[in-house]
Amino acid sequence: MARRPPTITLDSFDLGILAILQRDTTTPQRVIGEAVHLSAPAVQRRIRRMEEAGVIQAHVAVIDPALVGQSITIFVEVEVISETADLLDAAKRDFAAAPEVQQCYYVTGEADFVLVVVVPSMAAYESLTRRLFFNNPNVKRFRTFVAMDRVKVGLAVPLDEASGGSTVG
Amino acid sequence: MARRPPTITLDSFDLGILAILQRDTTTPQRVIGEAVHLSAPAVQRRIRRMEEAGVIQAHVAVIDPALVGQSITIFVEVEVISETADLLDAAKRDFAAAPEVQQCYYVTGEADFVLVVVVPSMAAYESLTRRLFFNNPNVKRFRTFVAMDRVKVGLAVPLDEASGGSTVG
DNA sequence: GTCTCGCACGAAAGAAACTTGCATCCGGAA
DNA sequence: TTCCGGATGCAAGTTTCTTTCGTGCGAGAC
Repeated sequence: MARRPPTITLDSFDLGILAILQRDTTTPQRVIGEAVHLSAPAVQRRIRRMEEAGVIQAHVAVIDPALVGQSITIFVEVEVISETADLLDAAKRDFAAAPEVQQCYYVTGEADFVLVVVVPSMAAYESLTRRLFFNNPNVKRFRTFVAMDRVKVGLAVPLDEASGGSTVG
Repeated sequence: MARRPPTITLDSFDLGILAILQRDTTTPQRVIGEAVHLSAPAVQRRIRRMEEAGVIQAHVAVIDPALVGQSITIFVEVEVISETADLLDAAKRDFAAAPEVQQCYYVTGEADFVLVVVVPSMAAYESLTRRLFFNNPNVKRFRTFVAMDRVKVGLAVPLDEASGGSTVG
């Protein structure tokens, strides 16, 4: 299941392709080819190679949460009591398993975890906090930040020239 | 540019389609149709309708930041001095304009903004803080959380039955 | 210097998917 | 009951994706 991705080198062609794909996957390979000065089959081969290397992790549709009834986005900083490997792994699994938890990062600093949570109502969030935090004896405290404005949302990675030419994987 | 999306109603077919698409856009409409018990053209028409309604905002490729040289993910809580509408808008524009800022939310609570930043190095982050925070007289203070583990990353929205049957848009 | 090998390319053919047109069916209103 | 709007499935048409094949370029061996 977790096969090691092969090591590959990304050139400026690959970066150009990635820049387009991380904005819009529906762009035809022919159009991408014109943009980066390559033929469609060449584009297709490079995309496949980057998929196999794990550079492209997935092709997904971005859904507006508000339009499917999930209108509240919340940030949560979680502080744990013990940072034992076992307990951390358990916490990671719990957080990651919750569908309401859109993103979860283990961080340094004044908090141990940062979560991005999407819920339909504050009642649902209250329920989630009970399930994930109050029921977890290893959670010391957590702080809630309710999003009033999703100023910028995405997973786009900055693709500057520094990324090119280097071997990764 | 900002046309109002038409109001539509999502049923369980639409939710089933969305659930698949927000995991993998490459799934053929024929396969989606089999999964939700609909023909391929019906699936295609529903997808188009949801795109036009703004429910589906984009089709994007997810890129592994580490494999394109952007190996550091950082959370930043930003506190501003004045919450004047003008100053807030200015801050939003500045933050959103930076390619390193992957996500930016305006929030309630002890902070005013929460950012997700992706950079190739701590030096780059230091440079970014100077540009975005120290140079901005309205930024009171900011706190940094460096991600050690991206436990869960994505934009997937929980699609429970509660979302169905309701008119949105 | 020359040869050979490996790798990536472009062009073209073939396969698959997407898109559209059309007749039908279902449910609500007159 | 009748009519009408909306959504469906099938089938044809179009575009895109995928594969195959021959060519060209550069690195390394001789």
